[in-house]
Amino acid sequence: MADQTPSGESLLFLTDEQVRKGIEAMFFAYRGFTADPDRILEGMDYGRAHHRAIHFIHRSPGTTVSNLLTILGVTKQSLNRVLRTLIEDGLVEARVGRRDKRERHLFLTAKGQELERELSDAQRARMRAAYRAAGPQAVAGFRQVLEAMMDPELRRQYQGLKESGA
Amino acid sequence: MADQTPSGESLLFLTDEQVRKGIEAMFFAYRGFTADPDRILEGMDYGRAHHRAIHFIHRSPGTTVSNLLTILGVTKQSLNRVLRTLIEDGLVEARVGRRDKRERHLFLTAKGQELERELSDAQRARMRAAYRAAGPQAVAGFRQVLEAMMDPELRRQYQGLKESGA
DNA sequence: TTGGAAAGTCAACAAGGCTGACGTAACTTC
DNA sequence: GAAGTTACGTCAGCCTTGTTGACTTTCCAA
Repeated sequence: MADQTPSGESLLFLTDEQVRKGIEAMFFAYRGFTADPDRILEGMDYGRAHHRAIHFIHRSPGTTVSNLLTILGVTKQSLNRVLRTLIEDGLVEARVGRRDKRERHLFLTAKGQELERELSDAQRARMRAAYRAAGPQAVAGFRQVLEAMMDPELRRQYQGLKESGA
Repeated sequence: MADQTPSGESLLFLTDEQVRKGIEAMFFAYRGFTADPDRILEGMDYGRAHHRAIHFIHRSPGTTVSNLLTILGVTKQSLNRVLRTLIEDGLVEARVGRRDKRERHLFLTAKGQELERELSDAQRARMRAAYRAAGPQAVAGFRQVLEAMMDPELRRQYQGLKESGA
């Protein structure tokens, strides 16, 4: 007996096999997604964690350490290790807060912006190529599914970034 | 002066901001993607690496160690550490090859299939919810963009899995 | 003035990557 | 049949990036 649903074959995309393929697509695509920055960073003393910090400081200049902590979802000890090397190496500047002097506001230096450029140029080139290959409709769908996959709190943070960025 | 391209606003999805948002969407979505299995595995002595091995052994039963090595993109030392514990704990069985006795063919035991179920049920539930929320067209676009993001060799491997799975 | 939040630091540890070197069994080739 | 290659396993050591716990300093606010 075929499983006849009201909406017919429009639910075929929900079969276990289809969903499994989606899972595998995420796995392989994420490897590609990180490959270019990883290549650039290897050899430098930096890794993916440094890239993430640089990305979000670039995205929200003046953000505080605890903001960054929330966005990245790591412990402050872990972030601090990364941040310390970036500050020592002169890629990031931490300015003491004017209103609340406990806070450190983070900015990329010229040198930091240079590395950010290099990293995001590589990553954007790949994304851009994928977008171009797939077309606008596919891109809209891509974003919709990704948003739906996020945890609610992360989605809120993501959308917060969207607003400030638009 | 507005940048007027022949195809007009259909290229808006290629702006730097749009591409950056896609990058951030990948970052946050991947966190959600791995969150459920991670939660299940914490406490057990296993991690994400074990999950990946289990997934692909389930997907291609009888696969060899070197096949798995290629798919996962790690060193044999790294994979071996994971595989050893899975075999010791009776989740995976390694059968000596019949034609080539140097090869080990990997299978999930009943116990291994049980854990695979548990892990993939959780992950599939999230994917399924995301798919349902976004709709069939969005899912098609999602898959198209992800495929386009992969490295060519990885895309070939992914598509190989697709065929054997369909 | 006292409590608590924000930030930083030290120490110890674990997962999971990596390289290099070596061993063994089995297959392949000369 | 000897020599070389392949598949796999393993030992040892290293790195990055995450974790917890304990503690200090600084500062705001009740």
